Amino acid sequence: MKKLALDAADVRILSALQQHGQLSKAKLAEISGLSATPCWARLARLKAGGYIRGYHADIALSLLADFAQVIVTVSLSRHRKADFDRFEAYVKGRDEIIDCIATGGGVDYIMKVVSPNLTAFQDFVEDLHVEDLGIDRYMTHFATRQVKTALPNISKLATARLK
Amino acid sequence: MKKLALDAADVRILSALQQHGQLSKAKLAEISGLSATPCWARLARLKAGGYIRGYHADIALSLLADFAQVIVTVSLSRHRKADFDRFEAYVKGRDEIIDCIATGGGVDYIMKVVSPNLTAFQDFVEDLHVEDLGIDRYMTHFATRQVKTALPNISKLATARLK
DNA sequence: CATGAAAGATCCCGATG
DNA sequence: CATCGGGATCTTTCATG
Repeated sequence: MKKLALDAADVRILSALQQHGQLSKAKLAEISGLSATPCWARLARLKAGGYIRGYHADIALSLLADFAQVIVTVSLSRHRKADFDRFEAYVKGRDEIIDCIATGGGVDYIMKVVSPNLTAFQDFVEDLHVEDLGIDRYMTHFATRQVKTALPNISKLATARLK
Repeated sequence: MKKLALDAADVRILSALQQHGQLSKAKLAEISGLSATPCWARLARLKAGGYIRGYHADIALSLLADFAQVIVTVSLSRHRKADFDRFEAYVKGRDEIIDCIATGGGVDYIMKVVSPNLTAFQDFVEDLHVEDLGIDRYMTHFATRQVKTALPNISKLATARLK
């Protein structure tokens, strides 16, 4: 996907939708300082350019059910491409894993796992062993409390390159 | 906020909106297996009950700008309530920190930091030192690649308690 | 819960300055 | 870029079974 040239108004549109995904086109236009028609055209362009990956409701999980949130760090015993591919394919297939990054240093992967309860998480870890994923070492860090959740600051990130 | 009694249709509504935050009420009703009117009533109830915290567009950050994503683990040198409060207040005030959990064991906090670039992240770490937050040890893990991002599976989490 | 209906708002897009 | 217009669609609510 080729990157488009974005100006400040485009960034305002994206930022507004990031914070309020159900804004009407009229209010979106107002916030972004444009009138409805050009705002609509920009939005269409941004969507077509892949800048908007989707819209999601933020659901209060804690009201729905108890659950355990765990950060798991993983180091593989070997570092061939096939080892990474096998592990990552497994990660993508488990919906308990809601976030996974690759990293350098002594740790290869850091992921966030959400399970309905502790025994479900233990089953998850058990599966990691059984599946022969080439894991050398792993560490688990149970979340006792969610201190903060926030959205990335789009305007700051998009503006930084101009400095 | 008192928890409501939710049935399977409520969970389907929440799950559908989690995945497609801009669904029209008509399609939402269809997906959740209801007709429009009762679906609308349930949605109003869920919203009033705090089950829907908001709606957000998922923006393709990587198209907007280069940025560095870092997992930072922190241990405080003392563990009085005031020490936790001070650190957490700081965390809440920094918009580079998009996620922070408290955890047990040798690590007190694990957070995800998004900076426009490496030097901005170094400045961030510098601030951590300067601010006298009572940090004993910290470790940084730079993300080299985003392997996976997914939404928590609402229906699985909400159903698990029934088993 | 389902159906049907109706006023009002919104959406999409084209025309024009 | 802004304003205006209008047909299609969606939203919200109410009455009825």
